[in-house]
Parts: sequence; C-alpha cells; structure tokens
Amino acid sequence: MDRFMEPCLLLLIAEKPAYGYELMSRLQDFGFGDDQDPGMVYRNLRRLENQGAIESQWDTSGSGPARRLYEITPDGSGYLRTWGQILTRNSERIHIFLQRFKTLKEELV
Amino acid sequence: MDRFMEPCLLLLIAEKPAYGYELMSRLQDFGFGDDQDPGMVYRNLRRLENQGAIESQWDTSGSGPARRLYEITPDGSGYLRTWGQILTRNSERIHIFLQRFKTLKEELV
DNA sequence: ATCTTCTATATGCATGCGACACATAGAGGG
DNA sequence: CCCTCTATGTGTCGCATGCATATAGAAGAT
Repeated sequence: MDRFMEPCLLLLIAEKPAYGYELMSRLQDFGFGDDQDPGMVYRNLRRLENQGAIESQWDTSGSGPARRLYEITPDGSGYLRTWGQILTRNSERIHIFLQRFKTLKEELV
Repeated sequence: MDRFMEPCLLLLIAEKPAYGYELMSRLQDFGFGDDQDPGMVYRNLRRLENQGAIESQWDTSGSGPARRLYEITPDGSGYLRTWGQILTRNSERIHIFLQRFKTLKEELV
C-alpha cells in the first residue's frame, strides 16, 4: 500500500482532532498493526503539516508529557477528497485483478 | 499502489506466455498508462525471473529484434496466490477507508 | 530516593521502489 | 540513407518504508 497511512490520518483527524500517540492506535481501524512504528506516524503528520493539510498546537494540560493536538485545514479537506478519488480508482484496479485471478483459477479446475 | 505491477505481470503470464514488449501494452487492462515506462516493466520481469517466479527463453523466429518469451513457474503460481491474498486484504482496507470517508461526507451535509 | 514503566514526540540510517532519461539494436518503408 | 517501429535494457535521483534509537515528563513500585 503506497502512502496509505496519509489518507487514514487525514480521515481520522477530520473526524475528530487528535494527538499523534492516540492516532497510532486508531490506525488499527484500517488494518495497521498494533505494533505500529511511531516514526512513520510522526513523519506522516509532519509532512501533512508542512503541506498545510493539518495544523497543530501544543497541549500541556493533562498529565504526562506535552502533546500536539492536530486539526484538519480546508486544504487538508481537499487533499482528503483527492485521496478518496485515488483510492476509489486503486480499488477498481485491484478489483479487476482479483476478478481475473479468480477466473484463471476456475479455468484450472 | 505498491509493487502492483508485479502481480499483474504474473497474472498476464499465467494466462498466456508473453513477451515483455507485449506485456507493456497488456498492462493497460489493469489501469497502467499507455505510455508505460519500459524500464519498470523489464526490471520487474528481471526480478521475477531472479526470484524463480518466471522463466524466459530467447525467441529469434519472426521478424524484428530477438525477444524473450516468459512463462510462469510452479513457484510463480505460488507467488501469484500470495499476491491474491495480499490484494484481497488491501482491497478490504481501502473499502473500510472509503466507507468511513463516505460517512464523514454525509455527516457534513 | 531510585528504578521501571507508560505516555509522547522525534531523529538516523539502510534499503528498495518508482519516475525519468538515456542506450542499444534489428527490420522495414519512404 | 534516414526515420520509425519493435524490443530489451541501464543510470540516476528522490522518496517512502522499516527498524533502531533518542529524549523526556509523570506515575507507581520497592
């Protein structure tokens, strides 16, 4: 899956502003492992912020170390819609493959 | 799409032995561009052959430059089945994303 | 008091794929 | 003789991923 984490993070943040550490576990909804590498998550968040898709502010309230609260921007909503189109297309391509693969297997019977 | 060309080439060759140049255009079935980069195709074929998934023999009959005829091996059939599982799973993950994305959009109305 | 664990964010490095350009070469037609 | 089509490759660069590692606050255990 190519950069699949990016649209998932965008969607999760669009649903509800969130922290990086929290997003790490919420990514499991989309089939990411529960042992998800933190590095990937934070790097993706950093890139999205550099692109202007999300914005963050430090949150020092609550216990434990300071954490960044991420929110989606209007630009980010646009990126998310684009990702929706890309993934719809990818889903169609995979579907074509799987259909043809299934046909091939049946012919071998 | 991550390495999506590899299973597509395997499937096409499994359906019928083929030449690289021919496969370049047949890849369009799976949404690859008609201006497909030859480099990627030949590198993928080379890798598959190194992995033992396919075998080739030079074909000097016919007009034009010599060409390699690729055929799938038993190992290659195994790889193809594995790819089928991987892509089924990826398709499910994308489906989850698209469903949730759709839900989010509807809530915004 | 100190040690470990949990929360939370971040960097360093190696590897490998993809995108683009470029190279080589046989065969046929104008 | 040049151009185009067929056919198979290599060179290079950027970037994403995977794995390890660093930093640090806070809470609970001994």
